Amino acid sequence: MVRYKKEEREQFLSRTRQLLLDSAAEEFAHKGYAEANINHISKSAGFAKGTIYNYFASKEELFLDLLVTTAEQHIEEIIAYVNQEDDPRRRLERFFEAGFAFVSQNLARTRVLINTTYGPNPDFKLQLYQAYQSLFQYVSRQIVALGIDEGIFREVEPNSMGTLLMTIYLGTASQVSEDGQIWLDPKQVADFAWHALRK
Amino acid sequence: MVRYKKEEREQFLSRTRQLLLDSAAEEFAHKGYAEANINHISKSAGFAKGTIYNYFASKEELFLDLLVTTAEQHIEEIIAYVNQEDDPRRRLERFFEAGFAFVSQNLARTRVLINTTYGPNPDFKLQLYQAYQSLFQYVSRQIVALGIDEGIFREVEPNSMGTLLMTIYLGTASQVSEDGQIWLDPKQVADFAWHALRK
Amino acid sequence: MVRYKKEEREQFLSRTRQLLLDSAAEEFAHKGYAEANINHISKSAGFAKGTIYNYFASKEELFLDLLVTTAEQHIEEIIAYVNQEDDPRRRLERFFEAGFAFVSQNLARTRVLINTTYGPNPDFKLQLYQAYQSLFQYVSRQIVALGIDEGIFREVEPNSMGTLLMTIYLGTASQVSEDGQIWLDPKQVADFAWHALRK
Amino acid sequence: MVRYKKEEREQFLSRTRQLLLDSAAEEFAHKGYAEANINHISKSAGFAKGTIYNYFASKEELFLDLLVTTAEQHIEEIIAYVNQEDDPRRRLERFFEAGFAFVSQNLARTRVLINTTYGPNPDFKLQLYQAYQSLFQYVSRQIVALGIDEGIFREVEPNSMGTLLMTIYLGTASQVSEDGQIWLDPKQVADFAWHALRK
DNA sequence: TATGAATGAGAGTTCATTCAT
DNA sequence: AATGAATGAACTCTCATTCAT
Repeated sequence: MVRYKKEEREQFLSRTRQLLLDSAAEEFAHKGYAEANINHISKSAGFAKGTIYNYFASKEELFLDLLVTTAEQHIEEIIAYVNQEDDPRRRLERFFEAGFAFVSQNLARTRVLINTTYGPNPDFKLQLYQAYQSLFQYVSRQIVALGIDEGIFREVEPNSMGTLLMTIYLGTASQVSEDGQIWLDPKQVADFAWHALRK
Repeated sequence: MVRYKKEEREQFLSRTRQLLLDSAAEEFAHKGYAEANINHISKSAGFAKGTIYNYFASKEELFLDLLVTTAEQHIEEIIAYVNQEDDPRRRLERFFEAGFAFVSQNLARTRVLINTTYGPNPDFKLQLYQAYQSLFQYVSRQIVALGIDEGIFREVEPNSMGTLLMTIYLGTASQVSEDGQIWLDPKQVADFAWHALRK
Repeated sequence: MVRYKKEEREQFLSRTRQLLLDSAAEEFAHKGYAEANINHISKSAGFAKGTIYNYFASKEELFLDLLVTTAEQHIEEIIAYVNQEDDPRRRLERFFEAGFAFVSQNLARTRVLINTTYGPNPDFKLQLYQAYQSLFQYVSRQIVALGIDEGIFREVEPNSMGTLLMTIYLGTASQVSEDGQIWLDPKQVADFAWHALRK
Repeated sequence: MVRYKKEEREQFLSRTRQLLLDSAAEEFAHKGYAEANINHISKSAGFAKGTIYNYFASKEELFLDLLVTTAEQHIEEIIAYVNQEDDPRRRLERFFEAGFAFVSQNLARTRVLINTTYGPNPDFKLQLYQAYQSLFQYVSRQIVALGIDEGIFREVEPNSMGTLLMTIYLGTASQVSEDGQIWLDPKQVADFAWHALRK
């Protein structure tokens, strides 16, 4: 999968900023936004409390930065991997494979994504909603609608099905143990989705 | 659906306690546990800030009380409604119908349930997990396994499918507008699930 | 010793008031004035929270009532017992005997007296100081000055010695175990005082 | 007496911490532990209310710190001064001299010590009891037992007499006016003790 | 007289943020 | 760029007191 992207990014971001974001991901994942402690994030990253404010204007900006950059990587990696296949059924499988792989490799960050998606803060939810529009449209068009066009999937409404697939992905991906093991298998979930969509 | 239960309960609970719980549901739903303001809950319910502590020992106890009683009603109403049918396919429909109806009628409370299910606090999650064991088992056995036994559903693993159905329910039920309208239709979702499970 | 006094008093005080004072003595003894809980006192006495305000205007009045009535009994019992002897040396012994006996029989109440004597509140201390003037003068005149007059004690300053004897009494009386046992023996302490004063 | 110790210590303690402890001593002395106001302590020391928590974890820790460091200095100064003499009678004098001097020079701090010694909180009392073990043993052995060994004092039980001397010290030392004047003279008290112990 | 629900001032404590060094 | 002392708003919780019943 697309590993090199991350290293590339780190060259542009200062190392300190990167360390702070990593620390922030852990803290936000375990405490949630409201109970996360900014000082603790800075300390965990190996800096004094004040340092974090040289990189982020506020707790909220730090959080949003984490949210958006994670979403970008997330989408990028999934789409890149799914795009390598043309067959809609294989694309369905790859969607869950790439998605689950991203979760396993970015535990803290994805916990933050999921907490926020289902959390109470409407501003944060809006940010995420906008960030994920491109993935949502990709799934609706390049997987569901494509399958219908090719006569493999039933004549369903692509947007509703896209929503459902995203929902299933997020719901199953959130059932993850501390060590990164996801309860369900991507094959299993993809198979479920395949039966739901097949003609 | 089982409406009378609620009124019955109110006769045993003091009116003040009930008002406080209603107020708490709104506050927790919109702010989340951490940012909910206990004094504000009491004031919204029409009492002074100290009053809430005559009924609940702490913010946490108030929250857990809300969580557990909501879960109990939730499960009770769904199972009662599903049980009126014997056919697995109809049960599947009724599961989503009853579930979505409960959400529409208990907007704040269900937002709290969902926030908590996908939230960062492991203690709260454990409480919910335990509370929902009975519904999970009902779905796995009295819907999925029943359908397999009757030769209507594919030979799937009932527990995994139970998990998936619960996931789909929670995920779709969380996509609700301020006025209680759920994005997707229960029929649509039930239909999706039916295709996924049918032989 | 003077036991009947207590019963007499109880006939004038309502039983409820007496129970509340007993409860208050325990609470104040173990928690101190500031951390004593008025509701808890009322409940311990077997009444609801509000009841205590039918008998005492405020926490402070309750406390002062307890303080003053205890001091009165305390002084009364000591003087009555010491007065039965004429010899200054025997009076010295009886002073400590009666004092220690009162402490053993009124553990909670004397703890309150001592806490308050050495405590930070100047108003309370003044109340006690005034209440104990008569005992202080009794000790200075009817024990110390008497001993000097009779040529048994050294030519000391009676007031200073009165202060010292009271100090020794309070200090030793405060060293008491939970079950009412005082560390030192009244004989021992009296003997010490006797040697300090003898010609 | 050993004055330089204090200045030395201040070099290791931050100035802020020292100011906070001084402020705390005043507040605890005048209000007692329970009614002392943490915010007020910080303000009195010239800081915002939150500042105190940069130096002490809680009100209790602040109090215990004050208690223990005061006890240490107290013991240190008394023993250092008494040790300069070998004669038991002179040691007795010096004990009260050094003790009264410490009280006069550390009014607030000693009020806290005495309040706590005779106060209701068993945890605080235990802390003090342990802190003063060394002084108690010093008095029992290096003053009382020494005097007996040298044939100057009566054949008394050293521990009981140690207790009595400490009691007298604390009791008389607590009778101090606002401006630091102690009611009794150390000579007077030492003379009293001397007569009580002499052969 | 007894009750206990309701009150609201006030306390200890947390922590995002600022800023002089 | 990094530090960490200082800040003060905001929060949860306690409890003496009131009062309608």
